[in-house]
Amino acid sequence: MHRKNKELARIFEKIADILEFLGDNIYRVNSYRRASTLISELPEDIEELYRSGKLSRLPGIGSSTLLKIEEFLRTGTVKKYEDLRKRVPEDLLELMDVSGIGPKTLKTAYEKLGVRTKDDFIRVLKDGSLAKLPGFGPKKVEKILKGIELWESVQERIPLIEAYPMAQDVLEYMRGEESIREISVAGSLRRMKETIGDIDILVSAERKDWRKIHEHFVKYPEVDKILAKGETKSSVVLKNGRQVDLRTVEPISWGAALQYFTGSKQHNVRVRDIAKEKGLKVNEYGVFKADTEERLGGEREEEVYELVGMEWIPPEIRENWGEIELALERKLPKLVEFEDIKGDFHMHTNWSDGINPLEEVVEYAHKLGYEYIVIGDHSQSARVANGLTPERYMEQWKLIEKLNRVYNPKGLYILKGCEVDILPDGNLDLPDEVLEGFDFVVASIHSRFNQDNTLRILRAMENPYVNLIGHPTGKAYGQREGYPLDMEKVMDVAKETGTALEINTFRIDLSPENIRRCVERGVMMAVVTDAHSVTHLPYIRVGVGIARRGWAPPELILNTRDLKGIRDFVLQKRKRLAKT
DNA sequence: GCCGTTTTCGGCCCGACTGTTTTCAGTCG
Repeated sequence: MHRKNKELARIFEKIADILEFLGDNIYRVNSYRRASTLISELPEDIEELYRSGKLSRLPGIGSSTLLKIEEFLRTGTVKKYEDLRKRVPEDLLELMDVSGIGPKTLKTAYEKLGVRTKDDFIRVLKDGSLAKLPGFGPKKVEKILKGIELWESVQERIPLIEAYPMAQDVLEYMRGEESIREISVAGSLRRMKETIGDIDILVSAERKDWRKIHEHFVKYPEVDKILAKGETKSSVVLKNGRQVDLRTVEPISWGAALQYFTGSKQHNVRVRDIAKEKGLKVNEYGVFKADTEERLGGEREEEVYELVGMEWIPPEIRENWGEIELALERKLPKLVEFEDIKGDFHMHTNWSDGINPLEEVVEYAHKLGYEYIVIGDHSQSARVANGLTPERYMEQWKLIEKLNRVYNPKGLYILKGCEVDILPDGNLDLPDEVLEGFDFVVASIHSRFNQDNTLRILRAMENPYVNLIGHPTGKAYGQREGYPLDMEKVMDVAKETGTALEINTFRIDLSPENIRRCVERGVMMAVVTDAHSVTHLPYIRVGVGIARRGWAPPELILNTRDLKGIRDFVLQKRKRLAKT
């Protein structure tokens, strides 16, 4: 994200927290919060947007917010924020993130007990002085203490790639309970957000079976602590410290509940707003006429959207980023689907730093039903990754040719490929004569992560044999920030040269924001796993989810093409760049 | 603080749960 967007979003979020603490109008608080979310999710640099005058047209940015943005861009801060933060101790603002603690609780502790720091607060919880105040009691205090304990243990959000398999395991376990009619993940996981707070799971069943289902849920072997167990909702913490929530609804409410619990919040607020304009009421139980309460539907999610006059919206784009307007006009673009994917361009074997032999990787890819795969082991300069010399690649080609004789009749084509290093000067780690011998070439940067790498990538893309840039921004989610990069230039040159940019499943690079920019420009991309073990290969579903979050249509995802389409893509670039 | 062809004032999504109460406030999603 652009640095200024991030900073400004944080300032607005803090203003909202402080105003809430001070007991200001909750709708004013919410508008700051809305502005904060909006700015943090903007794909463009806020400064550019401001200069182009487009900023004031965004929903939720009014004259007052605009003035503050202007002030921030001019002076680097917002006076209102600087004034406000003097009025609330820093610690108390932080505590507002704890489940069970809200602004009212903190304000009471602040005014009645003189609480200024986190330690003060824990002390009044433990010595019973908070419990004595009207409106408080021992159970509330107990709950807050539990909340603080959990907050300290689960500070960070879960990366999508970690949350996804965890949720699959829980789903599989829950399917063992026969009374369950339907089951699905909901929340940010269903929306395939890059990081997940809690894992939300939704189940439909007859009301009489609900108790049984929750009993089954809390007995999941990975459960460490049970936070709550009820008829409609249970929460547990797993042994890995992650929280899972389960909710049960009646089958007649399945669609409405799924829509409701998938969010996002901003999306749902807009949907209900539109429902209200049409005299309807949408909640987690169904769609109703506002005046007579007559039930109109809600058993299927499609029904909910149909009744408010929209086409069904894929979960990955439910962020109020313009999808609702398009759904009303029934003009949503078709997004790439897992079923469209015909192969994977980036995977490693134990010839370099993967753990499986080439033969096993090929057999596994065949089982997944792929039409083609590119074996993409590291090149020689990646010494820690056991990179291949030209001689070893040629040895590998012989094995690939042998395997092709077995697998081609079964419908799988193994393409000779590599992940060639882009050297510090932008040259490639293998000479053109060797690169020419590959069917498909991925080029990536693995060194000098602190410098601006725009020129290195541009040079690599100008090579006629490079077809895909691996993890273009150098970001590894939750591990490493990307290197400085002029993304606009990279996208432009990718398009000019006929080079694709990688959507790397494990690193989430490109990000959904960058994917959307590529979509707007018509830049070709590819969803890959960068698998170092065959067990990573099925996670390409997560990569497809990321692509969908970036609104990617199948036409712009290279591996939706068949083998001939891939060969054409490679040939076209070679021809085009050879001439000039 | 934002928004608007029925409004420039008066609304702003709404239901569940919990713990505290005896009809409700605070918090959450």
